[in-house]
Amino acid sequence: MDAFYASVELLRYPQLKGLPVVIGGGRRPADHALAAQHAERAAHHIPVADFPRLADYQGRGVITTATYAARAFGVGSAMGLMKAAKLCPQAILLPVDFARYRHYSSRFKRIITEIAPVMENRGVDEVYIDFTHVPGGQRQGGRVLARLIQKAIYDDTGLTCSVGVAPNKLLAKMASEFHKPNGIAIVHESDLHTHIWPLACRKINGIGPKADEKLQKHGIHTIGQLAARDLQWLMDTFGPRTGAWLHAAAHGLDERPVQTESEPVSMSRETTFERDLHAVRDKGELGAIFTRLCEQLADDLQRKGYVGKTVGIKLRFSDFQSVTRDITVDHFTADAQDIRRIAGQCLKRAPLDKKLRLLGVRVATLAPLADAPTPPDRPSPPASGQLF
DNA sequence: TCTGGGGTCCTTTTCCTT
DNA sequence: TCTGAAGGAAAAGGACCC
Repeated sequence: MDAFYASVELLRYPQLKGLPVVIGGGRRPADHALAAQHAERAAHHIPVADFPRLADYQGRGVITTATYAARAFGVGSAMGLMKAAKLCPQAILLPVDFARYRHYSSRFKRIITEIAPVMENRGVDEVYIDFTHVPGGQRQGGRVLARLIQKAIYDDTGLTCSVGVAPNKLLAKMASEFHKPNGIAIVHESDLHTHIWPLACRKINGIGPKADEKLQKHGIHTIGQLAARDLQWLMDTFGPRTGAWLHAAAHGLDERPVQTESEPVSMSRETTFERDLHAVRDKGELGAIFTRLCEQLADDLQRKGYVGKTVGIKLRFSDFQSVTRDITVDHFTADAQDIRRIAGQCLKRAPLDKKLRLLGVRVATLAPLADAPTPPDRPSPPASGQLF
């Protein structure tokens, strides 16, 4: 298989080039206020330099992305906004705008599928493509096709895009990082020693901070060092599955096909509160949030045409510890009251002595509504003994 | 002053059945 | 009825990704 990984630079605003800008925040009132301020200034053509600063932000949010000028101060994706404000208080803060990203995301993907139909979604701004059967896909090792796709995306959306071309998904993803932004990189099997092995293990998609730490402890820092380890040793140290995967990945091996469609496994809604809430003292507020999450989730399921039979909750406490509880019931549901009732049962089994910072509701074991057996006629028993 | 939200997948633990 | 082994499903936790 010839794989192609494209990642669009979805969050770049050309007029912000050179300025320290971060995009972030959540969906709480402070963030809606920020979004309103932003819209107001944009409507009056107020220069970007006069937009709200990171130092002015009060709230619980993280950075979604940052310009290179902002990264120079040490801020980056997933960092708390309060912490980032210490490092770069003068950075301009823009609110996240998911509706806009989704719009550009679908345009980006539509353009790609018109050229190369075998495409796998990897989130809002990334895709894999199998271009084995795309006419002209092999010209100059894929570079001609990569340029064609970049140009088509830029002409339609004004967005730039980085591309990696390689024999499989694993290597294509790594290659796409080589010449960001707006770059093209082609990696052949024979480039493994020279281009891949010198890289840090963290560059392998799937090795995160924890796995990296463990590797480092064993003196393994680069992919080349990982490749030099014995398969049996890796399996003994990391477990049979992970060990075998690490070994294969370090040797540039990856058999996963490009998957053009997939069914969702679960859907969820969660929210972090503006301030930590107490299960007893803030019972009313929590109960209202709980009900609203269930309603939103039921709405998501119904809109997308799914039902599920596992309902779960997630709690995150003020110390950031989290727990989950779930129950699998004997019928499929997408009903808000039903979800609320089952989630309420889950809640009874959770510890509630610490203050909460987040509450989430999840429905799993999904089936498309059309395939699901019709639920038996069961009136929901009245909610009794609910905690909140 | 910390640390969003929406997912997938894997491992370990627990529980139930045979 | 007790005890233990084995296997599967469900539950819980956690790593990871965008």
